[in-house]
Amino acid sequence: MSNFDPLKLEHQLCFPLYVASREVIRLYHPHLSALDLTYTQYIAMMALWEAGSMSIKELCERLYLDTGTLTPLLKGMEKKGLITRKRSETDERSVTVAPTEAGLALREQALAIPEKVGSCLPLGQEDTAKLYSLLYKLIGETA
Amino acid sequence: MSNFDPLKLEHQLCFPLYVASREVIRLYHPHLSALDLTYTQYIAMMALWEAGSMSIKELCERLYLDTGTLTPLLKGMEKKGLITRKRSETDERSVTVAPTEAGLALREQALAIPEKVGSCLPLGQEDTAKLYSLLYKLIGETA
DNA sequence: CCTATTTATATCGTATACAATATAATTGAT
DNA sequence: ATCAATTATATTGTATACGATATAAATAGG
Repeated sequence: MSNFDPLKLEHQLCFPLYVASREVIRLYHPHLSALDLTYTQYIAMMALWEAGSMSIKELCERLYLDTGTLTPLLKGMEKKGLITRKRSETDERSVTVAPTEAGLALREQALAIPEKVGSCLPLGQEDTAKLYSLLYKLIGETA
Repeated sequence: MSNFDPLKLEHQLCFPLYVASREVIRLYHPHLSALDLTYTQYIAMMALWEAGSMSIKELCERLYLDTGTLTPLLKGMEKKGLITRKRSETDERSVTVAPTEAGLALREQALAIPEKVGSCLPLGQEDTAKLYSLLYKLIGETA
């Protein structure tokens, strides 16, 4: 292995991870733009559809994003009528976000997306399960 | 499975892929900022260290990025003295980029990075190999 | 030879990411 | 109770991503 090159792109996990992430997200774009959603708005809505409502801090933790990303994103989503933002009455520092009726209605149309995208992926059930497992192992320890 | 929720974040591969990608890249930041490199500059340098020189088009293909991303990045790297940009003499449309002496010298310092980052990852050799394999399977078919 | 098409970059507009800093509200220790 | 730390958001500045469009050079037909 005297000529092994540690700096080859293929020898660092970051590179295929980064590429795969962007390529898979790209598969969502046509379906999401049909709903006038960006990818980040989509994952924010997924978190809110599931939880009903949560503070911005909780949403940051759920999505592994920070307020510098989420604050403007959520303001835009409020302007589009997808969510409401409300200062907590018990703690004025905290802002609670929740889907509006329109935001909830959008879920029905989004329901078909995972299946459509999933069928484009070249991984079988076993590979997919293994990939999830490895990714969560990675996330769990580095986050 | 009547209450299986396809819109749960954990049920779509895009989400852990996206998070893992950002988390792993984040591990590089302290090492890269010590070399005054951003992550994207780093992978561009890796491609150039390996190939010596290539056209912007080839670099786009190698990194899975487009000219909207690379053109300004490469101009910045030229300004920092890491690379040269030169119009091809045989085809005036094409621009060839190549590391400068300083860019080549930086490789020596970068050599230690993969090992430093790799040792922070919670995956053993077998898991890592499996993850590479799955990611390239994904990239190969969707790209 | 000349023009329609293709190709390689460049530019523009929009949307993230995220570190660093600012600010206002809350908590904690004395 | 009071002021210093802590906490939850917001803001600012820098750096990508990438679709869409623009532009100049090269190529393909006729």
